[in-house]
Amino acid sequence: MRTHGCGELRSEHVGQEVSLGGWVHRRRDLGGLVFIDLRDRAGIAQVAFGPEAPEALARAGGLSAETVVLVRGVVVPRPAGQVNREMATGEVEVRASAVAIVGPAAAPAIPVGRVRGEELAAEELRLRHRHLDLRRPELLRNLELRHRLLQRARRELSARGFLEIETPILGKPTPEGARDYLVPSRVHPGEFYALPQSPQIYKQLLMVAGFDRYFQLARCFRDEDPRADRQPEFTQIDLEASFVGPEDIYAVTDDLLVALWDEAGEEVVTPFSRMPYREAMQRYGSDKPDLRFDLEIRDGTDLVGEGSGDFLRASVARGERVRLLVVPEGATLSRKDLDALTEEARAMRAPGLLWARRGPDGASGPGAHALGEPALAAVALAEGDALLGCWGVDAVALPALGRVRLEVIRRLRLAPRVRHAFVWIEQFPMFVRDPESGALVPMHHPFTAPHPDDLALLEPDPERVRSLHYDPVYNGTELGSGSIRIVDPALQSKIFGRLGLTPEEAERRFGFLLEGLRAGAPPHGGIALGFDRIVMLLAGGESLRDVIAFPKTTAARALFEGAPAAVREEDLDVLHLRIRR
RNA sequence: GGGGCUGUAGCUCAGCUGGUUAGAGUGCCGGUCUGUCACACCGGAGGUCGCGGGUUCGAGCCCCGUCAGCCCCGCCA
Repeated sequence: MRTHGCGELRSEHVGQEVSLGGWVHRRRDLGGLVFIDLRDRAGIAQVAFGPEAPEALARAGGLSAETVVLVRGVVVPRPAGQVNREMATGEVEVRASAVAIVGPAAAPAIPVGRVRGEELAAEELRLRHRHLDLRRPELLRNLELRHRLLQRARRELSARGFLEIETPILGKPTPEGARDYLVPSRVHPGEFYALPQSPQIYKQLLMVAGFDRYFQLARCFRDEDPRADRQPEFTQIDLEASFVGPEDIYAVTDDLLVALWDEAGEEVVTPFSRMPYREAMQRYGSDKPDLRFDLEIRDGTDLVGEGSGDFLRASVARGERVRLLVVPEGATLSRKDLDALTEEARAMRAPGLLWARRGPDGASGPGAHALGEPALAAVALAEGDALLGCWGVDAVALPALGRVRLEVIRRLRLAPRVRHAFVWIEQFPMFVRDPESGALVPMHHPFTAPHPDDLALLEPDPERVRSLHYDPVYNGTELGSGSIRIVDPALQSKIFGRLGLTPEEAERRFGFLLEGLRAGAPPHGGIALGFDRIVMLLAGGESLRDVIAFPKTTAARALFEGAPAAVREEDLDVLHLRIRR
């Protein structure tokens, strides 16, 4: 039906008879002359209807937006002075001889062919009318990029000997970790499958089986509240390899990320830098520090003294710490800015934010009084600078100040030091203590190998044990997470014990993994990269919803189809389910 | 589970201190128009002010509740 894509037409096509198919993007009707911007996946071309084809002209005059038409005509150069430099096809137009309406369209509920400066419709409406929103060239480009990145990841990993292997979507529920999406079994009353949160155990079993190198573009499901950067269903580039240590995984991941960035036209240098978790927390208040900016947190605990405020001295006396952020040129932060920064700190459960500004007449602000002049001098607070600080236990003060740091960077529009700041965060703690129950929980997952240097600490001081868990971080975004796994079944059982699982529970929940380990397991490890997030970063998007064809809302609904939805009583009966009200 | 922001015409928004008949741009419908590209010009239709309740002589505006979308905290092994 078509000879060309609309967006392909150039001067070289002048004189050719072409057939185009596409959507009416906009129409300009001058009476005896009608112009149509015709849009397809390739782009937009202008079609001109004149008196030499009266039937086509008449039909063109009645075309409404988003109607699908087939057009036949000749490519001609635009008259002198009529070239549109803003269009890729702007040097030519198609002089139509015939037009056929093949897909009449109702007036679109949300605008597709927007005029310059026209706002997007509300996201709720764009999600409800997703088929229309997807017609926008921006979303088309995002999904094209997504496609290219998927293909590139496959090619790169395949070329390195990784085998793409699919693992089950219907698996076994796991009570720990994220909430599972459950699927009731019709055949087995009262029993359920779970959608995979990740293919973790399957890929370890593949290593046990000797597959050596595995990867998968894996769909994963977690029944937790979504965020701008989190969807209930998402895609991971999941990989695992045998006879490897962390360095091997870093190397293949570095290569893969460089390739993906290259696919998006970005040049990146390797190897990526490394930073221990502890250092990242102390210097940047985050386990995913944005290293494009220098601004660093420092320890101000020792600066609290005689002249400091009572609440600070009391905090330090309790063994807590004071963390400070000196912001060069930060005195331009307005009172409104500082109030907003205080809110950021409070949102992270900090009791408040210390702040001080040094002007020509000296330092002012509540933080100046609370800390005292000697402390300000000790951090070399210069005229024009600001000082921000949080006090309390590090587990609260550091993340709070880390978030304040990012907000300061945003508000002051600080210039990044580099365009791409990749870093591997490593030496994560093996366990963290659940503040509510007091129980030890794995920081990553229970199959993560402890750091060999810390094995002796497992019994006496588990919270000090580091693990072979590593996260690649890019410009303040966690790209993924991985680890070297436990292969010694005895050690794995011991870890389960440390996590409070009885041997019977461990066997019941993870028996198939333990059995695998007992069957002869090679040392292995791997990583899972958040593919949607990578696409979002490379597409320059603000939200995952801009790089997923059919995303869910923050309430995990699919507005276009209306999922989730109630089902009929008889469908529940088949599944042996009853709704409790 | 908690906090914040938003909800007015198909779409994007304005709507003063609570006051008569809720406006604009765009889209839509009708008309004029042979070089437009945000076409221009003339005319017209179009409203459950998210929903429910309350206060008031009177509510788009105030109060309570609720729903939806978005952002954040918790949560995300």
